Amino acid sequence: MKIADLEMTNPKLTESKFTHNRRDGASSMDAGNTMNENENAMLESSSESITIRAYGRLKQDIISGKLIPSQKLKIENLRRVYDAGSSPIREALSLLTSDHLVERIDQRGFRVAPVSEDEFAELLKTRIWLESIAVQQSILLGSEAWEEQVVLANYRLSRMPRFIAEDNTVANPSWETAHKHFHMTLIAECGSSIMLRFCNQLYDQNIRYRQLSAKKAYPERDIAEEHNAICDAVLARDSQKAVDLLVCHYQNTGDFVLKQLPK
Amino acid sequence: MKIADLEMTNPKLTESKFTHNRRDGASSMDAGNTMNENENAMLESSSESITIRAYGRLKQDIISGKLIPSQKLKIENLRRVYDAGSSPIREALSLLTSDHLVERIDQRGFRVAPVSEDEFAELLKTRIWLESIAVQQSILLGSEAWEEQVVLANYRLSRMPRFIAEDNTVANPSWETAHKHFHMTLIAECGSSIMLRFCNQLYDQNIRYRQLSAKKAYPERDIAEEHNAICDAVLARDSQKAVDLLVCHYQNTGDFVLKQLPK
DNA sequence: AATCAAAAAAATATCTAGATAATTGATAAC
DNA sequence: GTTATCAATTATCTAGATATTTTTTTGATT
Repeated sequence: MKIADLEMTNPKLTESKFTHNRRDGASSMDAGNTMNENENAMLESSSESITIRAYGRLKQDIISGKLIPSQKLKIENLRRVYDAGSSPIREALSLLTSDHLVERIDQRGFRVAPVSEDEFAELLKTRIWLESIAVQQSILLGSEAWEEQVVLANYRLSRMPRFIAEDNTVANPSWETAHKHFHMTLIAECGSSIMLRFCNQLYDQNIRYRQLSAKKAYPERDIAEEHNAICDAVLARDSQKAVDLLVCHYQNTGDFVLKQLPK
Repeated sequence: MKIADLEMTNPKLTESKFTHNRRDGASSMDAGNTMNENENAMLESSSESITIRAYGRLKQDIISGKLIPSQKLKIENLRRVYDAGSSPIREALSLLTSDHLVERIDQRGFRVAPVSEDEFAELLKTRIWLESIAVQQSILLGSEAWEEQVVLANYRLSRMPRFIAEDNTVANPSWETAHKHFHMTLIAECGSSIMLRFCNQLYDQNIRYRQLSAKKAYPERDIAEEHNAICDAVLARDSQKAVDLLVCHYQNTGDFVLKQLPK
């Protein structure tokens, strides 16, 4: 058979039906989502494949730290836990490989991506490089509608309690979602969806580190105030200031996480 | 079963046995490789899984343009062409998703990632952003050994004929490999393997566009001279000049490819 | 006849269960 | 100790079953 014969029907696909790497109907901002199975089922009924269901659950469990870094992911066990056959499980793990949350070693299976201080340092550094460019570009190119989205994202974040428990030990998942949304909005109009993909991926990897670092004793910094300052600089289209504040924001959080990281 | 039970043996994995997302024993610089099955078999014997074999071949066929952008990839046909069952094929396609060479739509299968002028423009822009930072960092941090690697990579590239045929119509695959190696070496010591991963991915995506653009009428520019100039600036640790030359190099090639892209 | 919607049929993607192959760990021989 | 061999575990693969999407057919309506 010739390669040209691979596609024997439908030589033209309607462009509107496809977008890049959709894994399900949801947006890529789903990492911090709080929907449980039932809510999901109500929204999507049975339309989601087992692979995607497993993908979503595994991703959550890795980011949240339920699955320990470097832990071997044995297909047989995953099958039982996530209630699926081995093909969907393998496929879900293969997809998670793109997010660098799972590592695949040929003939030797999968494991949760390991963590290290070095990698965290790289992560932080790289995020700062990329988001600095992206926020500068957004400030340069962003529309008025974008400005409004920034304001809105910041407002919604500010109304969200950071913790659920009184003693600041249990993070609020909705805050996580809103926080990610705020930061992604800041760079949303940088003009490169590729860049946004990278930043999104780095953000998720970063959350995992945050979750892994001590669950207690969160920083005393007034994070809401930092967000307000960034927001103001962005709205004033003060590129330099925005970058400085953003870098500082990330550096502070990063230093804190690094200190708390189980050695 | 509890999640903690997932890993019941091997609580500690020897770190040396794992590195991030290895898909096979080869380096990630394999995109332009010219090894055929037999050569590969000689090097690796039968140790490569069917999945990885299919992954490598599919990747080559997509980058080289044999598989047309937006083409639907039907499992049944791929099974016949690449001589494998559906599970390995699906897994290979899922892995290719990370490289953004294949697109997955839940319940609707896979297709070759589409191309567009817009995406190419984004690709070029993003590469320039990322590689500019990376080369600056390399110049800042690079060791003497790195300088030597740059010299060597440039030398090897310079000795390589760009085309196989006399009429400049057939690109030399070894040149492609050496070219990629040169550009990756320039940024190799930027201090972030994450950044290198991104650049590597963008480079591969970019090659595909180059392959897709008209096979004939390659630019008249003296590309070897451009490489020499970049090399010199890097060795002189002249960050600004190196970036300028690199950006110019990419921009020129990009403009050419864009013009040739089948509309 | 042309248009549309519903239903049926075909094609295709996805999944399961069990077979095969590779790796790992234990044991034995040196 | 070190290497070779065997057993157990686990990853990978195949073949066919099931579910979903896509295409075709049918039939009613204008």
